[in-house]
Amino acid sequence: MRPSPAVIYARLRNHFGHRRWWPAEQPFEVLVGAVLTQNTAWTNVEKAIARLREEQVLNLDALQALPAEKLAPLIRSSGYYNVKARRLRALLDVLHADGGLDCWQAIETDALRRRLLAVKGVGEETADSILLYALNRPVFVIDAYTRRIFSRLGMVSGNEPYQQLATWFAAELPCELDLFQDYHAQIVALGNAVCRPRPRCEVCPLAADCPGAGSF
DNA sequence: TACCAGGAGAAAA
DNA sequence: TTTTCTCATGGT
Repeated sequence: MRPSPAVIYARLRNHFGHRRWWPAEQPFEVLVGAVLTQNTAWTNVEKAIARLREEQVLNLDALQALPAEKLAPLIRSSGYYNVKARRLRALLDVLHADGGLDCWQAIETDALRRRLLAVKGVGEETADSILLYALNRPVFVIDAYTRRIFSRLGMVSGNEPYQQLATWFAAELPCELDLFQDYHAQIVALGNAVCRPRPRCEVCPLAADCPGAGSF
């Protein structure tokens, strides 16, 4: 019998422990990291964030005041640095105009999601990562690991539209912030431990649930 | 050396 | 409407 998302979560949590994670010290860093990690390994993002901290611009006022051409070299290690400099600037311009994260906290989740998605360079995954980890809203983040892992388990095809997958997960789980934060963290932990740099089914806590274990 | 990573938008079909 | 291309560094 195929396990439910709730059962998969229980197995992951039992294996990795409670994580409820985003590797950032402040909500503002989550926002920056969410843009910089687009199609990029987190290790490269860490270097860029460290550089921003080193330059003392890892805050809204300083970063928003930095032109894209000066920002780009600072985030070079995260790849796509010209594109990401423009995307980050666009997001920070909106955040600054709105009055900062505290003001965003006063906006209802669906309206805030639409506000984020209206920013050029912010797609559904980036918007939901910001909502979940910077603004503590219970939304389910769908990323490449989620699609890969759950399609490998035979629970989804992996090609479904983002919102279809997010709605399915949300319907299968209690709507709890801690659960959604920790579930995504578990998926990333599994992805990093098992899927990269090469598949390691022998250490996968879900191997018994996987119809094609050994050929991830 | 070649491939891939926690995407997104624009262009082409 | 769907598919393909582009953006780019760093690790393996």
